[in-house]
Amino acid sequence: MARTQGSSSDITGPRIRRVAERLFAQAGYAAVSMRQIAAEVGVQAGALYNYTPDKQSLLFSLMERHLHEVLEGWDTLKSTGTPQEQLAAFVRFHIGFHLERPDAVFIAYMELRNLTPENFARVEGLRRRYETIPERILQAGIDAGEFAVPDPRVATLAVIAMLNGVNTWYRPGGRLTLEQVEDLYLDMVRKSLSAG
Amino acid sequence: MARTQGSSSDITGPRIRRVAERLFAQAGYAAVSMRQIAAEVGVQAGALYNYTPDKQSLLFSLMERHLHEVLEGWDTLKSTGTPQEQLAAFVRFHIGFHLERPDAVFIAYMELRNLTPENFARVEGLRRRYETIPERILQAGIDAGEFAVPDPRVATLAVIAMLNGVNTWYRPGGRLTLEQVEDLYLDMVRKSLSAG
DNA sequence: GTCTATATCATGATAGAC
DNA sequence: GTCTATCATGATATAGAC
Repeated sequence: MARTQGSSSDITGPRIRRVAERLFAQAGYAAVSMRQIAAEVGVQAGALYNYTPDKQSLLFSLMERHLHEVLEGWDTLKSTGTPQEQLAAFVRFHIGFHLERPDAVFIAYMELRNLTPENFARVEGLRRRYETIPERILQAGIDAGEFAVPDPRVATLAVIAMLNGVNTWYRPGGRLTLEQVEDLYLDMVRKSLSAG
Repeated sequence: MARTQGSSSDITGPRIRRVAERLFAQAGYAAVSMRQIAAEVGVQAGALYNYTPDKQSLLFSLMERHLHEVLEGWDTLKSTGTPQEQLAAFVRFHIGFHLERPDAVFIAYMELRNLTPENFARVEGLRRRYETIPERILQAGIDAGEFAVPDPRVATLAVIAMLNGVNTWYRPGGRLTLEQVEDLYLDMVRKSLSAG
């Protein structure tokens, strides 16, 4: 029962991930030391290396898991219906999902520079897979005559950029509820894709 | 005439700024050492301190100058006309100006975390001053009945986020010219603000 | 699985010669 | 204004005891 040293625990691994995610988002990967992470977890620096081979792998695994969760999150929705309905579902999903994970989102596109080339390529691949979701919805809407954009690829990137912007300013408990924010952005996205 | 040591120069200061801007954008402020900057400039690390009191001041001055240049760039345009015309001028200005300075733009919102609280407050103030430009245009358009958005503040942030997204993908010499990109984004911005 | 201790190296910044 | 040399500190990662 009694531990001979420290406060060992079965959940040290997840705790390391949570602490690292928060610290990387707050100060940046390069500015956070393994000692800092260890201190906030409540272990010594050396103990971290039972859970990750090195700092780089820790960063990569955080980003990879986040992107997998986003892709799985959309898959679970299995949205169907008209392009307009799917667009609404995507906008609400994207905003809601990203606002729930501000740190992971922040890291996923702020720390791309700090990945090794191989890790960068894998993360980039996952990101592109996610972008195909709105791109296909847009194309379906164009084919159905519901949307009118001269360049679907650019329109997709513009929509994603607009939606990502929410994370820079929205804070729970502020002037607007999540649903109101979703409504506002869906309104703008719909109009931006309309025949005008 | 002859220098006794190294290759001293009247333009070492500007060179330091250019090198630092490029390196900070590529690898991040925390990941770039003063020795790296010095090496690329062609001087020893100690020499940098003739031009900046410390690394933090170097970062801050890069961001501050960039934001001043953006504000002056718009002031110089002295755009007038209907809200629709001013909106078009702003969209084109913002995209063009930001695509000309990708490194400075990247730093200006990626390295906010690495500013001291006082420096952060000053940079944040300049950024907010810039945001008032599109916000006033939007409000004028609403008052004139040309635009219809339920929340002007959110709409402003959404438009800026969309425009900022251009910097993540546009590369000169690609599929689209700068003017075509401006046209595409202006089309989407206009429609997103319309009565729909 | 965590600890202590340490190897090895890089960092920001400064001092003083020239 | 730049150099060389250095201080003091902190970094990642590893080794071996328990």
